[in-house]
Amino acid sequence: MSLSTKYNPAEVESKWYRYWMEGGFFHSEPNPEKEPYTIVIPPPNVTGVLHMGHMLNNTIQDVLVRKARMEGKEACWVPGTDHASIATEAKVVAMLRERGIKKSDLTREEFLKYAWEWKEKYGGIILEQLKKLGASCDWERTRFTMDDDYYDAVIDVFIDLYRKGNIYRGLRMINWDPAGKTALSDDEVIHREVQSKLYFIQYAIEGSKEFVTIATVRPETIMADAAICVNPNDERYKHLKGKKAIIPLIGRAIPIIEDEYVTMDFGTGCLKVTPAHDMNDNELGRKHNLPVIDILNEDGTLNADAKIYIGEDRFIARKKIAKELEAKGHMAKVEDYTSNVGFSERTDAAIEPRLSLQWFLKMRDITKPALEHVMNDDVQLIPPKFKNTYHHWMANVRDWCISRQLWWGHRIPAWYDDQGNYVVAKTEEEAITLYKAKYPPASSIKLVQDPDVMDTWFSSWLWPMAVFDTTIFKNSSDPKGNRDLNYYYPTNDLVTAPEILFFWVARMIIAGYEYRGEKPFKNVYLTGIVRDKQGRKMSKSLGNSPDPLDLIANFGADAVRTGMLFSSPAGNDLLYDEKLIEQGRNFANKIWNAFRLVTGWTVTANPQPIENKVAAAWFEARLHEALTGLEDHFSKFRMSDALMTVYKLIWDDFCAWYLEMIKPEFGKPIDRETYEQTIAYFETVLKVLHPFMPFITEELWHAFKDRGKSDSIMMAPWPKVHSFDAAILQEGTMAFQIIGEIRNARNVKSLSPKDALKLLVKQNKGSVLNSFWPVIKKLANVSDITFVEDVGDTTATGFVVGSAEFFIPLEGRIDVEKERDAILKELSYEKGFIASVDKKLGNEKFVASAPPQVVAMERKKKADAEARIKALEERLSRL
RNA sequence: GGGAGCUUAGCUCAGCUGGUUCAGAGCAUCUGCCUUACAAGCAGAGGGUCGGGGGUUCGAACCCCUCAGCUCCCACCA
Repeated sequence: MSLSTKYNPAEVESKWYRYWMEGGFFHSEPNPEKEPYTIVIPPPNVTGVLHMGHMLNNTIQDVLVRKARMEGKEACWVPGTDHASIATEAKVVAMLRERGIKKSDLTREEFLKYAWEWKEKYGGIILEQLKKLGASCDWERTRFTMDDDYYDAVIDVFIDLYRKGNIYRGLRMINWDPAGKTALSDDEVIHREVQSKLYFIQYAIEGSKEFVTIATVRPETIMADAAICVNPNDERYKHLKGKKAIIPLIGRAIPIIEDEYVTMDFGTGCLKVTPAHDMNDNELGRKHNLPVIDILNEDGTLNADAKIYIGEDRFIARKKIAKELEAKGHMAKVEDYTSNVGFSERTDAAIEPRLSLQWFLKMRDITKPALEHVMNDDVQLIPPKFKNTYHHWMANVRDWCISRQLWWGHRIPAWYDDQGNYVVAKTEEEAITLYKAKYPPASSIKLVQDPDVMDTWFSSWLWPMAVFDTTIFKNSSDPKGNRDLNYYYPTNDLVTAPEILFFWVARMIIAGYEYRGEKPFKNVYLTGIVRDKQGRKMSKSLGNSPDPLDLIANFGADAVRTGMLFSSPAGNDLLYDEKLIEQGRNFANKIWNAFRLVTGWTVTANPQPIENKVAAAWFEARLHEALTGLEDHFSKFRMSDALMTVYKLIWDDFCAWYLEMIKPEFGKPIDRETYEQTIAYFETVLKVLHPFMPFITEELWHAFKDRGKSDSIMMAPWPKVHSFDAAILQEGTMAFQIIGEIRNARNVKSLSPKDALKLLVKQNKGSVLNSFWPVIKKLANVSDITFVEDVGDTTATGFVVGSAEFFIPLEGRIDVEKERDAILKELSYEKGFIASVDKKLGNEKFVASAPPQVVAMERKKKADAEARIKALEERLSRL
């Protein structure tokens, strides 16, 4: 058999993924005999293509699911996609524009037809890409947030919340996205600092030569002014009370009012009040009964009420108006100014505060259980630092604007007559019935459905429930869905990005308690953001994001998965470096070569050599020590540490130590007992590696097959951890130190590893080493070991491990001066060490207050050091 | 403006309730090796006043104060 020295992932990965799919290994059905383990995928947008963040996120989910499955749980990972209302609509609009079609020229039905076509064509791409990564999702359960029954569920929830009085329609200031021409929730607005100007504009006082100066960053809104406001305590403006000011350029008179809201020392202490275009001004306007004069169109251009610059974009109008004010002498001055401006998360357009009729969900009461159960860890956030942020948000939550002026999404089930009266109902017939009951009979009832759709998150907040049963909201008419929901819900772990903690996670928790009276998941693992080496966010415009599929093609999915996990503690950003992926690839190659070694052996019936017995006993203990650590890491969601534990177990312990210990000389056979044992160990380490590297482990599992095992390593039982022999581990550590010292001596003295050395050992009392001598002989190439009382006059180089002294006789090949220097250096270190211990022990307070075992430990350290000094001095005297 | 967090080896990070798991890991670096499993490798080595300063304590990477720098979240001061 001649296998390549390089592992080739491309050859095996697609083969095994197909095998898993055909074998139905990913599929789950409720099984009362088994404990369920459930993850619902954070549904990627249908517009999405796989990026590095998805790779990290889904690798973690797959690791968790695969481990749970091997532990014998009924593991179910539900995949799916999100319709992503505004993002998708924007994409479809852009696509149509390229084809020369304007959205405004289409009917709703026509537009939606295009949108669905687009979704069918591109919406599944990202899920297909996940398969390349090895994701073990139950693809038979794939859901979409606009599946027919899911759609119904969202509508049902809307109606239910409306009937409970939690949803209302109201005229409110909302965040208006002039590019998307839709309302946005507060969370979809990103505030950024912007360099702008503060304009000081003079308003004449009616019937006087006097004027007041106001400061504003938005001169284009002066035409919408409803008042000038000053602080009642401001002496400068007392005399203006009751007078009127004239808006420049348009000449409209507005009242001068007083309110303590105005800060006297900002700007001039005079505030222009523009209720239609500023949140605070709106409040103020309501308080003082001011008219709302809206001068903007929905696309951010000026409308007829502006009187001037009609049709101009707000930012162009700003410049022109500033210029005109300047020209006409109304501009007192202009200052540079940094202000915070909100931008649309999706379109990046500057948000326009706008008074608008929208639908809202009252948040105050509905959020209470969601806050409480996170604070008491019923739902655990990992890392827990996010509890603070979560608390802050939930305690200050404002009503959620859930309507969007879009077509792609779940349409609001409200029906209006031509008077603006409305009812909320699922169907038109139902609406008519309700309407008749609610409003006085009208001659002809023609109801029109609300054209708007709901915020995307108003559908995805049902995800952990609705993926199993979309009828829960009305006494579960679907027996299968009901059965599945009861079995799988609450789910176990949710893996997602902290950016959507409020958008999505919090709202799922809210919905979970509202509709199930139960949390949607037990743990929320928040991943970091994948950044480049310099710490910059991965982005298309920077071009710093590698294509995940290229990486998989180049390095293999296993390598990419481990690369993502090598350095990603929960909640911390991952600084992506291709080196990490290379490390994963190298690891796969290492395992591959270990496999080549083991399967290249011929087996005999010879008795097991003593060093192999020692090796097996040692590895057995080491294995279970590692497994103990592994379980601990997993239980705390320390994924990088868990991977590193397996990595070191395989590379260092299994390959570098164990296999080297038992490896027969070239061409010689290995005894059957050791061979069987080794294969069993190999299989065990493959099992614990499988969640991280599913493909190579499956490949090797099958290569070892014919041993009466499961058809896939996916289904192989996770190793049971048991207690281990700590003494042999300690012995092993000492043996490895001795081997290291001998090899180091070889390096320093330029001795070939091929020349066997002799070793003299002076076993002082307290030495624990007894069974590893044959191992030392083999790994350090020592021809014989002699135990001596005294080294006599042999010229030797030496070292101390534990309390034993070791000497390598090197007649005539030793540099006495160098040796002396080295010993003197060691001696001075040891003496300094003793001095520091003495200082501690000489301190009465230390001896009195420190715990006895700490004091005893110090005494032992001192005794050990004294023994070492004695040995060193003896060696010195012999030189 | 409010809140949270971070600063430990060249890089990315561990380090639990102050004391043997206390200064660690992986990667990178350096030296020597193409030794028939693996150069995507093997053997060995070096490297940190734990951001600065102060305090508490017998004892501080860990607790307190302070300064500096970085990051994130929330927020309507024109």
